Amino acid sequence: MTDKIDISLQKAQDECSRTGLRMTDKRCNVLKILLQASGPLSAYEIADQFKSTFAESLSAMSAYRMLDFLMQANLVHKLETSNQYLACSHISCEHKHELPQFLICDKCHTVKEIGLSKQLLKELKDSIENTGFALSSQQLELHGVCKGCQLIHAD
Amino acid sequence: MTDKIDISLQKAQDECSRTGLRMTDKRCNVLKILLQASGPLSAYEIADQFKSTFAESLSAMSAYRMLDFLMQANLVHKLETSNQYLACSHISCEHKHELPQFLICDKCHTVKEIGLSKQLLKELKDSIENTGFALSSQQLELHGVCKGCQLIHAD
DNA sequence: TATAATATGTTATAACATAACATTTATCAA
DNA sequence: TTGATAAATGTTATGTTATAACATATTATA
Repeated sequence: MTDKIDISLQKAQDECSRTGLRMTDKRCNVLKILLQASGPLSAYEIADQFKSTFAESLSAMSAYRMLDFLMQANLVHKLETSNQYLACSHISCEHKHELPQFLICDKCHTVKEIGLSKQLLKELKDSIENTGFALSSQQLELHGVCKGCQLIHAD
Repeated sequence: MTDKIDISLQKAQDECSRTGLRMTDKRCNVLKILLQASGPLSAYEIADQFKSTFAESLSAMSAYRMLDFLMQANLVHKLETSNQYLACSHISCEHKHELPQFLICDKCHTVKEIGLSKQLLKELKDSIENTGFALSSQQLELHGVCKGCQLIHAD
């Protein structure tokens, strides 16, 4: 059965050949780990999972380099507020890539990549650019407590 | 001459006594360093400046603890995307404290604390909370290039 | 003043990230 | 096909950010 992960990996491969980026086996396997992960992972966690999943060594140094590549290729995002990495949730779809927006739960640490309305994003962007500041396509990371955790935790 | 920094320090003192927080000399001096700084500083930089400014030692460990206190007291913010700390720019004024918003220049690393319109912030907040997610009062950190650097740099 | 709580000092170490150089692998012109 | 070049990966060392654990000093208050 060809599942969503395989489709994403295939799309990633295709996109790289199209744009002349070299998607090696190791890079692909790093992406695979992130696609399979239930949440964002640190570079060191990725290196560890690589070793156990593929029975092949990967230094943290290499993990960082591969993550840099995958981020350049827009296949992976880094959460700057938690020093973790995750696969872009739009690899397999046709969406144009917008400024990504993440909701990060500070209780269970799950992350949801959301899509705010174009209208709202435009207003936000305009307000900022009116001050003369040129936004680079960085992301919005918003912290709080997800629905599930609100029900469970009182603290 | 009683300058803005002294006024801010006094306000900080007053606010702490009012709310029962203990503003010690060292904590006050850490705040002073941030008020005098031209930009955000890392915890280690703060410890170093403390030593040279006050001719008194301060370990990084202590700097972190004092920063934690100052953040709890809402006198200092941490830039989560760059691991740096800065004094709240609203200590000396009467503004109610809203979700802080920072524009961070990736060229010259200056940071501007801005105030987006209440209207826009409300829309943003509502959009997010409609998904069931409870925003904690975290901040918005937006990266890009400031006006000055746009003129200077081509790259 | 005794005692309890809070703050600070000190040392060690964990976690995140990059520099520098060696080796291997892939690309491509001759 | 091979030799030259560039790109990727390996390896070691080190820099940077942050916290844990326990000792000592200071402050608040019963």
